[in-house]
Amino acid sequence: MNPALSPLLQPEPSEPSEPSMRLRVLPKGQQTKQAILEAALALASQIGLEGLSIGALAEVTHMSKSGVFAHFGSREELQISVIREYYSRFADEVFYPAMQQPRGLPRVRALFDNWMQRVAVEIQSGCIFISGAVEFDDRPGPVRDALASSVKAWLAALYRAVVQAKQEGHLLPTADEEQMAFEIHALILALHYEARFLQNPSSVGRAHRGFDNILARYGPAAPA
Amino acid sequence: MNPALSPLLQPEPSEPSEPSMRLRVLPKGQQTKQAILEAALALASQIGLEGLSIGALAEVTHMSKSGVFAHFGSREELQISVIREYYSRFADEVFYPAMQQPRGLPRVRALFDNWMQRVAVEIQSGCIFISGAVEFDDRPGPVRDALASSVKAWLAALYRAVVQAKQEGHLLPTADEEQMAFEIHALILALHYEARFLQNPSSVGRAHRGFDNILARYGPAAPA
DNA sequence: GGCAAAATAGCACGACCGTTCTATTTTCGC
DNA sequence: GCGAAAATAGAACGGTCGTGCTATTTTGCC
Repeated sequence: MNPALSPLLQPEPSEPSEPSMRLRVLPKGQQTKQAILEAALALASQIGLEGLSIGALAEVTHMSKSGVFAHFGSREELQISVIREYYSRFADEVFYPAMQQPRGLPRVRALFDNWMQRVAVEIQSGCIFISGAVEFDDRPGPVRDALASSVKAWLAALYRAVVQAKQEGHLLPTADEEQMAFEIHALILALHYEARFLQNPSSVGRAHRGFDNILARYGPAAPA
Repeated sequence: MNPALSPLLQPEPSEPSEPSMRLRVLPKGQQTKQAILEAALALASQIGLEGLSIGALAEVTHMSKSGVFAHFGSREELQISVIREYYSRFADEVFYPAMQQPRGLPRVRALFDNWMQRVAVEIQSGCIFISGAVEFDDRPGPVRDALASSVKAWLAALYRAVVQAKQEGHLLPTADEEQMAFEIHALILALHYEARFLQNPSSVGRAHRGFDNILARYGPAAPA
């Protein structure tokens, strides 16, 4: 992840990665921990954070249950680590590339396109921000907190881009930025639902057209 | 459920309830089965269809595990029964009342309002059509089939109402009915996500405004 | 009111779960 | 390359799960 831009999106600092370790090759422990995390991410994406079991993880990584367990100390900590890793990759794939685009509408469009692109791929693997929301929506605790703060950080970044677009004069002065962000988020959720669960192949096109419709209403091409 | 209108929405006929039993008081077995189903519905709404355990259900209903189990024969059958029951209540609460409204825009509006109303209440209890979609989106089997056919039946009913609204001249001739239904569905999903998981109190208003925006684009008040 | 049938309880099984404890192996700085 | 420290394995525990089996209770028709 681009460290210079990191504070823009980071919900809370991850482990303070000692500068002295930065360039050193990872010790064996951290190395296998990363491998476990990789497998856990794939597993959680498919069957959910709740479905993540240490036994299944041990089998996939060819380790013993206790060997896997020792790296995280608890299942909850494993789930939180997965959320953090997912968040980091999401930022790398969706957020930071879009920041290369100029402020305003181009950046908003890039954020949406990258997001769409990712969810379209996740139709096969599943999105933890969506499945996790359902699994933990009435289960308070640190896992829910980590998930909610990640999602909120991302939605806030999207909101800021919309605000900037209005400031740049790319949107109507009457545009409600929060409303626009809500409607964009809605399209992504519908894409995930209809494509992944209902297996409706036209969902990707529907979501894209929905975004065009939103721009037509809030953007400069919109009528008075 | 209104039996005359039932085929409009029903995905497949439920048990063929012998006419001779219709007016008879339910035998003891069916009576407790209904009570179990009631508790199962509440439990599944809160913690999901996957979280539904026979042990917890037995505790809530003050019965033995095997007593509960005997009524359904398997956990899968219990889950399917819950889906059917949820679907039936959803139809009674959202679909049939809206059919009282005249064809066209009034009926579409009623469908959305009733749906919103229900989801707004479900912010506390959870919606099985949404949580179930996430739980079973890559888990084939009869439970997923029952869930998908229920959701599809409901979305098809919504779609038909939109088509009728266009036929009645309440929408622009250029209106894409499927697109409109997709965007309406998206708003409901966003409401559920942002209100239930993120606990954002403005979500209900956002969803309502989103619906107004959709009407402004597709409806007669929309500009050319 | 007795009696077959239905409904419910009680118990046990095997499977998987997260976690703990202790032993063994591997890493890695000196 | 020795030796402390880190990493991993192995076995076991208590718990919950769905399900099958057998007994016991309750229902409801004659």
